[in-house]
Amino acid sequence: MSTPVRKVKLSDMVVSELLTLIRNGTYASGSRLPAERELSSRFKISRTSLRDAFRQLELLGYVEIRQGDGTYVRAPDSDTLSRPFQGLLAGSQQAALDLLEFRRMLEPEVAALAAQRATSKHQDAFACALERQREVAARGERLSREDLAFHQLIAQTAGNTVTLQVLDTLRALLSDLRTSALPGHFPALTIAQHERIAAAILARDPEAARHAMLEHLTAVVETSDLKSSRVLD
Amino acid sequence: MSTPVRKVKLSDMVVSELLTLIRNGTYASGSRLPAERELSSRFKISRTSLRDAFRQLELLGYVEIRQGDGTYVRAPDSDTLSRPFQGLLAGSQQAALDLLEFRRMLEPEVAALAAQRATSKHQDAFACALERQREVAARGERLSREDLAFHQLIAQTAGNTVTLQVLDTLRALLSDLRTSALPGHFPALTIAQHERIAAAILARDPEAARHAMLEHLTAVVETSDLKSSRVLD
DNA sequence: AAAGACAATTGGTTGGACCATCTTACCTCT
DNA sequence: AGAGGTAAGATGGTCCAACCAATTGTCTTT
Repeated sequence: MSTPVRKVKLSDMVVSELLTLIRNGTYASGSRLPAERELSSRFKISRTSLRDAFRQLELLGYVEIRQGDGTYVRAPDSDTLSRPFQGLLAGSQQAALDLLEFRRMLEPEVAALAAQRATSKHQDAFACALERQREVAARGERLSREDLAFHQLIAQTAGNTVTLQVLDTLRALLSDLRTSALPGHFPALTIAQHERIAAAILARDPEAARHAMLEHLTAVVETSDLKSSRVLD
Repeated sequence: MSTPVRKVKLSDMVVSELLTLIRNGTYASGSRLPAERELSSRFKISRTSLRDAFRQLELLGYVEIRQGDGTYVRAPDSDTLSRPFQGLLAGSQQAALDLLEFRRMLEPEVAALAAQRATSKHQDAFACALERQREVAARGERLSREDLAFHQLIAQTAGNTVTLQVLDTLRALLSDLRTSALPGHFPALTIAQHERIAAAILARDPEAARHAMLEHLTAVVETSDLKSSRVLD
């Protein structure tokens, strides 16, 4: 036999079966899957095995199970994807520092790439993002959300899905470590740096974008209160 | 209420319970967990729920379940961690290209960092790694494994666990996409480039290390047979 | 028409039974 | 005594039927 004996659990087969159906649009995102009792009989398996499959899909972020209601299809988000990594980094101060250092390595390159690929249609998006930041800062609120959106916008402009995914995942990890994205301490400074980054990207000047981003991230680390943050309970 | 109602599944509680026991060493890596029937009665839950918890731990890579044998504790590896991402990149030629581009962004920075942090004790490791590559090349074999080990060594030298983890995970994804790491086409060239990278790192010259790595990765992409690779069946 | 009680639907949990696989110890044959 | 095969036990995999818990929609009551 070419297959040395593929012993696959029943629920595993159902998982890939359902994944196929989800991907090809039979079960679109947001729609409700048939009830467990019905699907299990339709697949000719026990409800136990069907439930096991559902549980796996939930862990992978493809469905959301709501007791008394039903099971709904959804797209995996960064929080879900980062979950398996949480264990590895749990409770390590060093891990938090490594995460920040990682951003300092990667994001300048992403900014440079974004500068290479920015088009006129990105102009509005950046202007809009910056405007929102100014508004929030004017109201005296923290601009954590806006900061996040800004960095995401850069990753999107770079047009590399892997980069986007990795950064999103790591951002989810950072907030899980309760060190927070930490911007907002000096909103005026943050926004000024963002403006310089955006200008460099829109001017299609990779080198300037890289440099501006590196400077920005270095400032973020230095003004952070990482040392006083509690990582473990 | 700050907590709108924390409805947690039974198996979820058991999962975190078991994770704690695994982490604090009660169940060391490699050891066998008690049988499902025993553990379930010890936790005062049904075997079904206990099995559900086991299944989750397996998906997270913390245990390996062997029918007729038992459930064994192990450490999550890169293959396991990359699994949730496979779905997102599945069947996309663009994803493979993005992956390679991502490496080209990140690894030069990692090499530069490694150059900053290399110590004399790394000298032997690099010499050894290069030696193995020469041996394998001399036998006319592909040096995929040695290439992988070399890049891992650099990430280790950089001393950033996040970087190491991310690169390992992405490498697992790359091989899943069947595009292979693709080195070995011109082993002599590859090894020469590796030698230059290693020399720059050991000489603690970040700029040279960054440049050498970038050149290396660019060459890898250009000599690859990515265009002819089949990503989907 | 609004508020509350009720019934149906759906996921969550349980206990027990049986199947599939692996390990181990024992037994037989040489 | 050793090698090989065989049977018993242990352990995970699947199934079923029942019941619990939460949600939703409807129906009655006011």
